[in-house]
Amino acid sequence: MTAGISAPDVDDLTAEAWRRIRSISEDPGVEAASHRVMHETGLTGGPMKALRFLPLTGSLPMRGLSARMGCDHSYVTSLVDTLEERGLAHRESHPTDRRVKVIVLTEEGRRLAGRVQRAYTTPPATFTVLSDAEVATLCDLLRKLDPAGD
Amino acid sequence: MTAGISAPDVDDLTAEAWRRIRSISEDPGVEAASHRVMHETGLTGGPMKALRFLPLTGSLPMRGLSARMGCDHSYVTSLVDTLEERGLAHRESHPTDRRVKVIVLTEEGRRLAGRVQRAYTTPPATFTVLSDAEVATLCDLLRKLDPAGD
DNA sequence: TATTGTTATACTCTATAACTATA
DNA sequence: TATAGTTATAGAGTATAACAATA
Repeated sequence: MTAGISAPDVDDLTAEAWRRIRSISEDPGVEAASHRVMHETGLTGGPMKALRFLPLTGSLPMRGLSARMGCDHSYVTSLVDTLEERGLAHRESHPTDRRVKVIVLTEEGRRLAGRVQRAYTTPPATFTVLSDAEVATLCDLLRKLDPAGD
Repeated sequence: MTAGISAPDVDDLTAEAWRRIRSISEDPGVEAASHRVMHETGLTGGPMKALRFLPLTGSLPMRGLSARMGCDHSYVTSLVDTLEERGLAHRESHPTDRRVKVIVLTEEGRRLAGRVQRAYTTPPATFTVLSDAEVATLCDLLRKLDPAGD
């Protein structure tokens, strides 16, 4: 019976779940927060991206930043040049290996980087529609999908 | 009791769910499939992106493509130039409005665009770890998070 | 000899503005 | 006058290759 309308196939549901995961992950709020910082500071996308990957405390070698960003080290040179010109970071020489230069955020750089990094890690407001139990269930299912963690 | 270890806070779980959604959505398989096509054809990212948004059957005005891609129409001109040079698409004039040109994929363009579009819509293999019921639950929770659909 | 960072250079992505043809 | 597409141009992201200093 009810031959005309069939129950949703699991393949369809999987495709829908996948589409929604991609859709939700493109949170306009992240965009908006980044844009706000770019507008306030006049920074362009490259240096902004660097701010996302720089540690708020301590330091990181140039090489470490290119690894985190997944880009060439020559690009990091120009990125850190810009950050230094804006007074957001500076280079220091490595204490034991003099080939290495490490990047350290300034006070202002740390404030900005904090804002940018928070924009990327703060869940969108839409999550409040879920009950605590639903959040737990969702998290559990996502863990199964991505067992390696992160 | 058990004062030392506390149960995971719902905020922590929300943050974790958000992080995992972003992580899962960056499926390396999509990258890989796109890269394969780029390597085979020598196409760069711009024309590849156009292939993602072009209809496999029928046609689309230049203006429609810039709207779908969210880019300026002047950029579409150069993108479709490239597609035409490679024999993947051609322009036709609109039957009633002679200002408009529509884009039509060639046979080869359709094959390529199909591969690219499938790469973007096919769920990663990891989804097979979930039971049918789990997929349904996941989909249901994601619908709540993103009620507008897509 | 291998590695870190820099420089010079070039390619790709993409927008803005001015322009042409058509509505 | 408003709209579709094109052209010229420029800026921003990013890589490659050659190079200097250090290990």
